[in-house]
Amino acid sequence: MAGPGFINLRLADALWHGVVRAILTEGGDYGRSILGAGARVNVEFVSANPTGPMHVGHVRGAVVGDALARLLAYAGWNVTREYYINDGGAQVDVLARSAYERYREAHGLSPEIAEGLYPGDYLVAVGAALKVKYGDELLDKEEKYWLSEVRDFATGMMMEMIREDLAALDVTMDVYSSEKALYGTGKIEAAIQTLRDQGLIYEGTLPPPKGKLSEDWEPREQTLFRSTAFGDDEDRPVQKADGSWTYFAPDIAYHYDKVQRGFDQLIDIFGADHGGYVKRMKATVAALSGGRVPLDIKLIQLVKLWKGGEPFKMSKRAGTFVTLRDVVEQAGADVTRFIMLTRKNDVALDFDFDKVLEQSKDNPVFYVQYANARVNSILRKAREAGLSVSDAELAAADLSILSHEAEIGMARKLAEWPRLVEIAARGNEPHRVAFYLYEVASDFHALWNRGNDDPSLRFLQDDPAVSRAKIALARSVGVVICAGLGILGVTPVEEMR
RNA sequence: GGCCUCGUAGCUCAACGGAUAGAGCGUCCCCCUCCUAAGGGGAAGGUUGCAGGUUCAAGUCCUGCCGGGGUCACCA
Repeated sequence: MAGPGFINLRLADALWHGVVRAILTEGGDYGRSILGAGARVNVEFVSANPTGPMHVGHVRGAVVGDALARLLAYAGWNVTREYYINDGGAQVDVLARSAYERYREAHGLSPEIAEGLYPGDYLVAVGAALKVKYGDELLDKEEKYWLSEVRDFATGMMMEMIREDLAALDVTMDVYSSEKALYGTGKIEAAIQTLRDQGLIYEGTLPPPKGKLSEDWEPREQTLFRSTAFGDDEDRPVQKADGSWTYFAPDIAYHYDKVQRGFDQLIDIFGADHGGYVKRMKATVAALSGGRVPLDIKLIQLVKLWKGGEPFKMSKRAGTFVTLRDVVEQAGADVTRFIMLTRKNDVALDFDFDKVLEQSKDNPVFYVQYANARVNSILRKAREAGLSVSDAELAAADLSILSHEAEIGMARKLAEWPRLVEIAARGNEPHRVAFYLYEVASDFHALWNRGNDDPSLRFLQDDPAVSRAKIALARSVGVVICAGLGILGVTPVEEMR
């Protein structure tokens, strides 16, 4: 006994040999779980406004959401990745007006980019495309004649661009849901009615904000959702004083839609600046699903960019606005994805353009990739020496040769993989996979170097039977690293060059 | 001011309510006729912001403070 409640046992080495054999036999399926039992989960992420290219702030959410989706799929869930297009609000009208100016510009007129319009030159192409489609038909017309068409056209092009941005990060959505499509179909009314039937909708006036004096605040009677019944701090308006919907109303309808589509579980990935919406969204889903569907909301903290040892300041005006494309072009999708997962989602993350490209142990991406490259190096050398090392042959090797504590320790580490997958999936925490891979790589590098002092620990030996056993261990490290990188959406490299 | 979130080694961060809280960087010492040293070993470094509480057991859960960040009807 080693203290209350603990019994120390030493497990036979054969157990750990069995782990190595299982990895070689199951390959990339080792660690796959049925924890999710096929439950349908919807992961909504990115959902950037369709008014411009994705910027660096969206990258982390995109990576975390996609890696979480991959993780849950690996752990037995039936996953749907979804993007909610905010194409129903005032910001897409602004987009339309901005694009219209570029359309005029395409006709040789000087654009009037008024204060509040989007100045980005990515809209020049939209203007040109509008000219191709409409010729001079829309020129010198009042806004009411073109606003709707230009809006649809421009948001379409923006979404096209966003899809390409996501593709550059190797992120693919299963479903794109449109906010605009909720209007005029009665879906918002139906969702609100469902709440009304439960007595959760009423006409009332909210108390003024406490503490902080706000100049233009005045009491207004609005239609409110009694979200306080589900733990929110205040009831929330769904209709403005003039009777139109607030932004919150389509959000309610959208989540109702997800519930009605039969998902067993919902996950929303928001920027940390949307932390204030967590309680009301949870209240919404609780009310609309009768408590059946859990909603987990992950808040993604800021990414701080660094370059040349100092913070990289972004400014739209100075043209130092960093887009997703900028990041991917400079760092590569694999490096970007890995680094974005080296922190818990709710902690700020530093992204140093110089450091992430460094090929040294200071760079976790490199460190993990290098471990896998070393595994492949061993396999390559073995084949060159005429040793056949297919997984089947390695699995059939006499693994009892692996008896050194360093080798057993390595196998023990690999044995943690299936459990780690389940812990990470249960908590919706894909970052755990990145940390685990780092640990596996660390153990492997250490084992590799033990061969410097103790030649019996090298993977390639004179006796083919001994070699196969040791290579089996190395190969199983490679299998787990590749499986893990697959969950992170990072391509394993065979060689570091 | 309310709410959310974070606070762990000098720095950046891990740790499903379980044992002696772990890595990396930095500092100091050491290891290549050897599968990629692009790596590794060792030393030093802690009252887990503070104070209570729950528990057989708390960095983790609860309450209150302190500090950083975010957010606060009628914009999305």
